[in-house]
Amino acid sequence: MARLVIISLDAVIVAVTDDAPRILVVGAGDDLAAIPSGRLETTSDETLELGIRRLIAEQTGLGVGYVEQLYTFGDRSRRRDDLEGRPISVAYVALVRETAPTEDARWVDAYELFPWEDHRAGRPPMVDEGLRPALVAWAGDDEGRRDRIEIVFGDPWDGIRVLDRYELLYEAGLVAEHAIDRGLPPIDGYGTPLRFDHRRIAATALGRIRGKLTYRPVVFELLPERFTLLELQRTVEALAGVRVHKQNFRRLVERSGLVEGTGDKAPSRGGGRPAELFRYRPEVQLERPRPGVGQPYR
Amino acid sequence: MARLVIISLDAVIVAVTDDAPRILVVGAGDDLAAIPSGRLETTSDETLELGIRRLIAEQTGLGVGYVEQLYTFGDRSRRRDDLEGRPISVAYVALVRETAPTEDARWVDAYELFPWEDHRAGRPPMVDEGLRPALVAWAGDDEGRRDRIEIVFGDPWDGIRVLDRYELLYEAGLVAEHAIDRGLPPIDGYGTPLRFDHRRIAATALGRIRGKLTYRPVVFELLPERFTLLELQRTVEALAGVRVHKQNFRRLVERSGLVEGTGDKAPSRGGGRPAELFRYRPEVQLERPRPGVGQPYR
DNA sequence: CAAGTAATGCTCAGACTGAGCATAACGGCA
DNA sequence: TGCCGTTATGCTCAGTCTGAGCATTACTTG
Repeated sequence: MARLVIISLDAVIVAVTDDAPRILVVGAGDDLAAIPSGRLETTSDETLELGIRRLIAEQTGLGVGYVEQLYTFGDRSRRRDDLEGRPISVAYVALVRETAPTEDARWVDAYELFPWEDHRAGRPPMVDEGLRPALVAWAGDDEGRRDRIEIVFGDPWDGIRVLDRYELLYEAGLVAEHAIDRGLPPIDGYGTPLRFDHRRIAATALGRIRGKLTYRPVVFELLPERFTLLELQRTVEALAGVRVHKQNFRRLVERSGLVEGTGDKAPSRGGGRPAELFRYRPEVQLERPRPGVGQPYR
Repeated sequence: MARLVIISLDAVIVAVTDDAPRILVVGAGDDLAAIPSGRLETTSDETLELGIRRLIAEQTGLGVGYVEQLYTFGDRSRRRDDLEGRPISVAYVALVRETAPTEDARWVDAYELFPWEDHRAGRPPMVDEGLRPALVAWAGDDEGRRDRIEIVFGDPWDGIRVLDRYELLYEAGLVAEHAIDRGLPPIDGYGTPLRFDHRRIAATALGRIRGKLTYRPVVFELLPERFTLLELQRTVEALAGVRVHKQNFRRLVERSGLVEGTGDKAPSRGGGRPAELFRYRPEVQLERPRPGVGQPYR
């Protein structure tokens, strides 16, 4: 007697537009928004990746290029009333150049979900004024908790630890999902909640992308064929959540061989010297071991 | 009518002994060895991680500390005759200090599985004398294939790309599993094969560990409480598959705050000045963003 | 044409890296 | 005991990389 298992596929679809990292969500109405997801067609989806591509196409009308498996979520506590059996979700991230999705889907700024993650204008005041104190109160005398708070929200801020931070907030009951999952009266937690554990999945995705940025040329999946160095910089900054030093960023990127100038200029927007248009140089992968956009901080 | 899905959990259990990275395998007899794996108990395994821990304990008698989810494999082609339904495997890596496992399990050197990955004595001759030529012959005029070969086996060797290399060899039919999976007469491919797609899973694990080495203090999971800097170095080298410059490695590790001296000396083995014993300093996580053992190459 | 705004160039000091040379501390042995 | 082989540790040095700024160039706008 086979116990019932349901495999669902979840997609965190990411784009960067207007210097903001955006995540595609569907549905809503009165309910919370959710990321595109659906069941694996065990007989027709040849691979999990093909399954997620089918699903994305069906639900959003988008054709995505880069797709990467993220994580598999399978806690028993994830059981949902609308589904029988134990839900196992295999989550993926997809990177796209932003385009209009079909009616039901829409883009939301990732920093609406994770306002504490955007350090482009410096460490957000909410971290030290809201989050930290609330977390510390929750930690009480627990050394382990205090250390975790210090590690993930403390001073040398590690952009990559998006998931750790979300999970800490969840445990501490500071995000709406905590109460929702327990059937408690809704609280007004930090950031915009998503349905089920979708915000946790999105956090995993953002962390993954931030990490990969530095050693794989993933940004270019989000940029048009030709772009200026400032556009590249803004895209990196949007994802990394930190500002970088312009001249140094340029130096790094140019020297790394990641891009090459096209000789053409972009029309200057609102005055200023027009910038040269660059394009990604895939050959860089043959030349250097881990080509990525390093981050000259500050 | 729910389509049948079977969730299995696979564990790549890694230890380093005698300067060799080892992976635990079970079973065998006439058959190929396999890594520990079994079914998720959908009703009693509260989380996937608890499931894998139960399984490891059952099959190997080992209690593991560090466990991390690796990847989920779900190609339809993985269907096996002994199981009905579509097999989905969630694979994990576990790091342990080597100890004797129960009867049925035994340790194998990871570089028996991936002989081309051990560059501690320089690039193995087999790469340029055996693998490259065979791959190039397979690639023929295909530009894409030639580029992939160049990227993963070419000169700036990227230790992290273990999986890419294995997959390329698989596609090219240079590992035994390729023929086995197709029911063809067995060939004598490179490295020791494992059952099913377990060698692919092991490759994923080795790549993951290599990557993590540099930004998370994972090596210490494999070392005893107190160790000399040379032991630490050898362990890192065993996993990374490259040698590092001794004095520089020491400088890096000491300055990073990852370890602290205990004041005690290890008994000198076979003459030579006795080395000081060090211990891991967990506080480093509070001080620096990505504490790991960088790799001062060569 | 002057002012304002970006894009690009260039410099400089300090930190980090890759390589080696030099010295210290043991065990074994003549 | 004193020399030798062996490994641990210290230290130096040049070359490179990074973080910060200052300076110049090329457009748009009023």
